[in-house]
Amino acid sequence: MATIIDVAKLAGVGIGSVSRVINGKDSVSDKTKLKVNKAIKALNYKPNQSARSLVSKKFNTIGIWGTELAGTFNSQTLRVIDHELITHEKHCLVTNGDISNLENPSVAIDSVNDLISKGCDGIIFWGTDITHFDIGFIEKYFPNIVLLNNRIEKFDQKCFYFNHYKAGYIAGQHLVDNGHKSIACITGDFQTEDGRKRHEGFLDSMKDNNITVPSEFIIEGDYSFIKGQEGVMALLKRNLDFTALFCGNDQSAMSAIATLTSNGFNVPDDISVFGYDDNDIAPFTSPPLSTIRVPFDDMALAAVRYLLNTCYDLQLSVEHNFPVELI
Amino acid sequence: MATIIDVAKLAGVGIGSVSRVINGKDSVSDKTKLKVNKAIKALNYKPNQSARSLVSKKFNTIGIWGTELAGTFNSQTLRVIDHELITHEKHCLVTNGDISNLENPSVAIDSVNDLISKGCDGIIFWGTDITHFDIGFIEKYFPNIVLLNNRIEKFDQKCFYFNHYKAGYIAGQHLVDNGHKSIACITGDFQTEDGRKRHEGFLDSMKDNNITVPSEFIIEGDYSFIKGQEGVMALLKRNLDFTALFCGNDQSAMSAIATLTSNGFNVPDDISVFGYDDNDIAPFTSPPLSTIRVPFDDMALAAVRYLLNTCYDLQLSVEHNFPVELI
DNA sequence: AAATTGTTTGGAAGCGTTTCCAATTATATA
DNA sequence: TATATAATTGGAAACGCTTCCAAACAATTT
Repeated sequence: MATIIDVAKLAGVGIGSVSRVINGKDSVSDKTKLKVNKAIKALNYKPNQSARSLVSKKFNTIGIWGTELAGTFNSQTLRVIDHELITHEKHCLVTNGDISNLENPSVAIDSVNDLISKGCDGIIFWGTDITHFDIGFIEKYFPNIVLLNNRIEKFDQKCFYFNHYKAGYIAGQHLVDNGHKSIACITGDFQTEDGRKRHEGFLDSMKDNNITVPSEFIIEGDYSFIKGQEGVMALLKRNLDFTALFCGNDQSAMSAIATLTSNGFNVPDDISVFGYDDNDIAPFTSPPLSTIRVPFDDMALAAVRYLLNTCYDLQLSVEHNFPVELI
Repeated sequence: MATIIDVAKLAGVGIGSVSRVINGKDSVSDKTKLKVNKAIKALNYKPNQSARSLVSKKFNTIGIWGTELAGTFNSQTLRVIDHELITHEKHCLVTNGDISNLENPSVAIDSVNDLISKGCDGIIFWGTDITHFDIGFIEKYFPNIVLLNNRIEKFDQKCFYFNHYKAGYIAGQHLVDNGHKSIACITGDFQTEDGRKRHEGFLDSMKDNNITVPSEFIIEGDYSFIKGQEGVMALLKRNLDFTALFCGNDQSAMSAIATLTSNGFNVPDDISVFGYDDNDIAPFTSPPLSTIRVPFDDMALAAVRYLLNTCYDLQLSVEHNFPVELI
């Protein structure tokens, strides 16, 4: 591999000039610029990133920490992030932050430290699996962070989240507006904040419409296909009368529809099913799913741009408001 | 940030000893080992990876290049890869290899070079979007590569692929065994090799059973939800008589089922639908989808292990055979 | 006790950059 | 033309590590 010295020699200039040409800052005469670029081409020279990082303390890399990487739609979001990074000639270091052994509280911090020491200029924390305490701890010595689909009041500027409470409320209101009075739920995962929030919003919309939702109408879910199926089976077993089913996400909604259909119900004539997320599955269930669009991609884009701005002194426009939309 | 010099000073030893303790090779007396570890803890010392890489020319990072990152199940596979890397204290650098402007053939190579110069010890090429020519070119100066779900005879050892031909054949045979004589197709993407292969296998199974599949029974698909829908609409419009539908993947199968149902057909009584991939959706369509299990996770694990072995002199066991299985 | 062998140690050199400063060259002004 | 100012340049120093080598020390043999 050719080094900067080889380039300097071939071009007949000093290494400083080569460096200046590569980095495009400080003034260089057109003549040297030409000579250097020619030499770079001739030697197929690529700057050694380790050496660069060692002295500049910049890595041109953004880390993504998350336990939600595996999911139906998250890979699309990852793609959005990566694409934006590539646009600005940055890279994307991913780690799943596998916190399977939660009894050991330092595991999350350890994996983040790993990410940092490997060389990130900033980190996107994706999802709510990291504790507020850990975030607070990390932010102290590594402030270039951003939270995606998570909110911590203290770091509001660094958070890119969706108003799940409002969305849940709107979904409930929509069902009521369509004449439903008896509504069952297969909720999101109450372990996650957004799962709790959307359910809260939904319940409040019911309350405001003077509709009570008995607890046996509510099945706590976990966003999985299987829970949609199990949830419906449980509801049917209880022999309840409901005309609508509000699901915590589109995946459970999809399998709920399938299970209802298999059991002789007509969706939506007998029972309406309402989803959440606006997955790419949503338009292709039968019937097409009514759902709440959660603009994950927009949120991710804003988050990564915010981070690019803070890490590399850019001035990209950053959206902080993500409206609720019914599909 | 504390450096190795700080640690050496605090421990009262030379920097060489600290380095030896950190890397666990060469002999160090227990006494110094103890002193050094104590100092490391006290200073919360983390070795600077850039400096390490600069001298050792190892990055402890594996790059993943692919255009298939966005997909329903690929994120799960990514998780598998990342998990294996973490187990061996390696990292995972991802790039989407966006080859949107294919008219410029160097784009793929450019993005790979980017990945290399950023610092990878090896690269996983995911999918068939990279040309054989490009792979050949890259392999010459960067031999630590592995191909996932792709096959190039020349590099057979480095390829981790599935026998899509055989799988297509088995799927066809299965349908015939179940009494189907008139079978329609919404194929996979013929742009991709595996899409072509599985269709080939399917057609050959038909031929061996003396069944002809007229061309109007075949719709070229692209793995998308929307194509499943459009494909079914097209088939219905043609007013064909078929009792089974073989789809190029589970996503198009799913939306095909939904579209058939919406149009008054009973699946599977009127028409059987057969998928491909064994997505996590598959068990939750109505009825549960018959499909071919493609062991992406196993393949990915084998691929990453092979790469770990070659990059870091490990001896992990590596599977090269991935059987076809009907679900 | 001396000589031999083996183990452990400290620290200089070098990895390939960027940054800084002093030196040189070019340009503008008097 | 001489002088002041600005633009450009080369290369030493530094970044934090690993590796190597010679030196120091320990254990064993004679």
